[in-house]
Amino acid sequence: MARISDVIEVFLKELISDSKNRTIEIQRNELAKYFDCSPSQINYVLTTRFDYVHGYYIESQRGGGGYIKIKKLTMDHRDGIYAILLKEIANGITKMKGNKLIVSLQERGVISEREAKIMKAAIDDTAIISPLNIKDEIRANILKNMLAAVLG
Amino acid sequence: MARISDVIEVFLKELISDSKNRTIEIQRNELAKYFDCSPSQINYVLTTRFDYVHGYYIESQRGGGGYIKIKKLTMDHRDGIYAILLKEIANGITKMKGNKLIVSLQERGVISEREAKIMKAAIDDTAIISPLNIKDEIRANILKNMLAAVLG
DNA sequence: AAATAAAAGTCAAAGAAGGTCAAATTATTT
DNA sequence: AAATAATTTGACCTTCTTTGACTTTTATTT
Repeated sequence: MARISDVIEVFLKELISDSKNRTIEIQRNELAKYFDCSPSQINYVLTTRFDYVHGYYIESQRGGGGYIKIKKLTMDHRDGIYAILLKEIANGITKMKGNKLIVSLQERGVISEREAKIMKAAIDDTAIISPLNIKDEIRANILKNMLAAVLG
Repeated sequence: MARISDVIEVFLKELISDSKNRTIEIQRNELAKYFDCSPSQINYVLTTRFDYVHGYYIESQRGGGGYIKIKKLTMDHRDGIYAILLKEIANGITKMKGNKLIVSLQERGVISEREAKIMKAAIDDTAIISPLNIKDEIRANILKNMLAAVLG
């Protein structure tokens, strides 16, 4: 049941939304002790849920008095995201990657939940019946077209 | 002799009708163990009886703490539209017809302007690179998938 | 300045799910 | 009875999470 990673994710997001400046500072080992998990688990959560694509920025310092600072990017940090996404999609993208990308846009509030649903449905494997080798290419085209419709 | 697939189908449908939100979350291996069948049997039941044509929507997650979520689509007042769409789109639809359909849905207030834009972008010819003869079929699939996502 | 302590980072292996596909079997139609 | 369709099974695949040993960086003591 409930993955510890998800619990930590929710915890951090709550901290952030309660904070001034959408920025928090944590200590990795403290947090790990609090959730009774290994310290590297914290890194796992950060890299899978708080990276740039998800709309967060991270800064850290080692050594005594070290910390990890997590900052939630706002919309004005968003310009450029479109170009980055296009590059990421390039000439082909798997369904998994595409889905993650869509979720990250939703999390940033760029698209609504319904819009995310529509996009996911559009790039689903069941829809794109074609030889495997060009499936990802078609998916990439569809995704790029949809993004252009909303962001472009 | 009751087919195990039918038994599982009934079981799941009961769970759903007992649930809040017409949504349930199961674990594939648990369920398979419970019915003493192979895990892939569960997938078989899902793909043959719980796809969007049957009015269901499925979401899943692998890895530790993984699950399968089954949601029954609500078709309330849009019920008629849903049926018409399935029949009208059927196994193939041209870009022209698809666009008209989308516009009419927008006019009826079933989807927003942005959603219409996204959908049109998804079924555009520039996205679907494939032999002409199956182009309309792929387009139909994409469109059906998207509509099912919205009606859910 | 060197040694020590106190952080955080990395990476790979193990574990925990769910997914796919095709062969074998069983039911249903013709 | 033969042909076709639906179901069952199992071997193998992919994704995601957890854990832990080892590394690197920085601050504090000696």
